[in-house]
Amino acid sequence: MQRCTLYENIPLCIFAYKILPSLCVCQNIRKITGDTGPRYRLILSDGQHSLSSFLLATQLNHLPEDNLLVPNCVCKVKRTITNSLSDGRYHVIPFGLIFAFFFLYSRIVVIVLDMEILQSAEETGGKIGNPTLYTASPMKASPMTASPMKASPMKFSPTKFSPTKFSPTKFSPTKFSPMKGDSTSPGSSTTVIPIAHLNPYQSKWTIRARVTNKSSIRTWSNSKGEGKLFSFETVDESGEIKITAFNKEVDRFFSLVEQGKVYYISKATLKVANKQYTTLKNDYEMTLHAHSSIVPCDDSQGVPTLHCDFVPIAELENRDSDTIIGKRRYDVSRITTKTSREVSKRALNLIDNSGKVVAVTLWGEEAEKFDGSGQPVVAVKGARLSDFGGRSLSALFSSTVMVNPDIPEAFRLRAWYDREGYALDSQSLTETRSAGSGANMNWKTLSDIKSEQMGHGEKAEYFTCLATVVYFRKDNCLYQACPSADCNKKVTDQQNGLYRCEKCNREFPNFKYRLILNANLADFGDNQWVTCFQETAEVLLGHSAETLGQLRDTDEAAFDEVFQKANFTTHIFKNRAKLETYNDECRVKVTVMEVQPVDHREYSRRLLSNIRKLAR
DNA sequence: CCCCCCCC
Repeated sequence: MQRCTLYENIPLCIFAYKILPSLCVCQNIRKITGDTGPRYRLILSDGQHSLSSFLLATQLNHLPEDNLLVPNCVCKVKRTITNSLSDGRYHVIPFGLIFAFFFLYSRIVVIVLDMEILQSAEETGGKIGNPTLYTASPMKASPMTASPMKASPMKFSPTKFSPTKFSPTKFSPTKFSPMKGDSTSPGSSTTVIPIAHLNPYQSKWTIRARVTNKSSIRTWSNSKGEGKLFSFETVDESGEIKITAFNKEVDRFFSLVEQGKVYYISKATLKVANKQYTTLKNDYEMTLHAHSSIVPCDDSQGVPTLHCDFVPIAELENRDSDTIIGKRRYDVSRITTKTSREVSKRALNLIDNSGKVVAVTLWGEEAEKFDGSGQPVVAVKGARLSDFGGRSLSALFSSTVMVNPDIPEAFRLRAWYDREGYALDSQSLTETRSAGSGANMNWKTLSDIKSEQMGHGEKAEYFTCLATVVYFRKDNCLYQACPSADCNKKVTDQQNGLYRCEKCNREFPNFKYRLILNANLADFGDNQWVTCFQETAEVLLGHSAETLGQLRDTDEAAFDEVFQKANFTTHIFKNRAKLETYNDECRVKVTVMEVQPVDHREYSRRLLSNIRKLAR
């Protein structure tokens, strides 16, 4: 039986076609007067080709009517539905494959259900490129088109396609949640006094303060004994103070005390703060004891959220290092964990409207919990400025990292970033070895590989690209490898329950599965075969080699499903190109070194830059 | 009464 799935078919017929970026230039727009009111027909282009099959969904009519969607603006198409006039059915197909779909059916209408205008016509400064109308014929000659691939009766099953991967930014909730529904009553009848007035010589007091930084529970054990503690920092309009709870007080107060909330606090011991360990501006600190009281306060009126003295990133260059500063910014993240001491760390690259980028490192639990999705605005208070790698910041235990804080500065920064900051080729104060979005990325489009003869030199050439997987060669992607730790050599099945490794010159009762996966990547201009070894293949497929091996042996349908799910996913690929000789023939071999997720903003930014490049 | 703030 010849089983032919959609995913096996499609890639073959689109090899010669390009992926349409969801970021497009609106080349033209025309009003159509219909029975049911006006409709707008669009011609969208990628800078090189254009297609006129787009119809704006009526709920988006305000875009042209408000002169937002106009010729030469750059827009991001977020959701579409495609109707091939031949069968009259609607299909949710990946937007990128519309060229291929167009080729198959030649008469299609793509209804744009959701789109966003990223740059106005004024900002783009007129026409981008010299796009020609895309016709339903192969874009360029390619060995693949020679294969007798008929695009005929393909059964498109709409459900198999997932809608666009690039959903709008989801903001993670702010660390400071609004204070609602708390019971309120000052614990004692003593007067509320400002934190700045606290001293060890006065015991009848209550403060009303907001928790700005709460630690986790820590244990200690030393010559003086052992125990557990947690501490938190509080602020009111007069100042700030650190409060520590030990042992029994940990049990009483740990869950009550929440970051960002306001409490009445009374009857605690004041002692002189050791300045060596704190960055707070207070000569004293507080220790809770058996009679201490902490009562939630509903009315946070007048209690500041946090004293922030924002410094532009660009100014960090001129500050003394090893100082602890208050700072704000913004940005992207990538996790890099585990050192010799098994500490999690995460480096964030922050950018602000000074146009400069700086790296800040988060540690431990904070590094693990941080959610950088949607490129949130981040405010960092009290990070240490160090000279590492030029200039960088390190978050201390006493630092506060706020995600999307509810403050005007954050809104301004958000607006700035979404409008223009994202596209900035910003300079980092921190030398980035494997930067997320900066230097050393050597961004290329797939067509650059050929046109620049990449990898033809003596040395291997490294580059990064944004591409969509359009085909996996899943046959022979798994092999049985030598089970010894550092040997990945293929073993021979002796058919007697033993597997022989020639390299180790030994027979083993078992083997491990390893992956060598060939994939065809596409961007809007070209295709490229690449090889993914173990780790990168596991990332692309979302499963370990071991799991895949088991699946292939036990549940072939599930095994296929893994590939179908991974197909048409878009990633940032960091690659190595090197000329290799195979059967007396020289060709460039591209090996994927790293696969990274692509954030929709990064995606837009790359595509905008690619469109401009194409148009040149 | 803790007090660790690391790494490339």
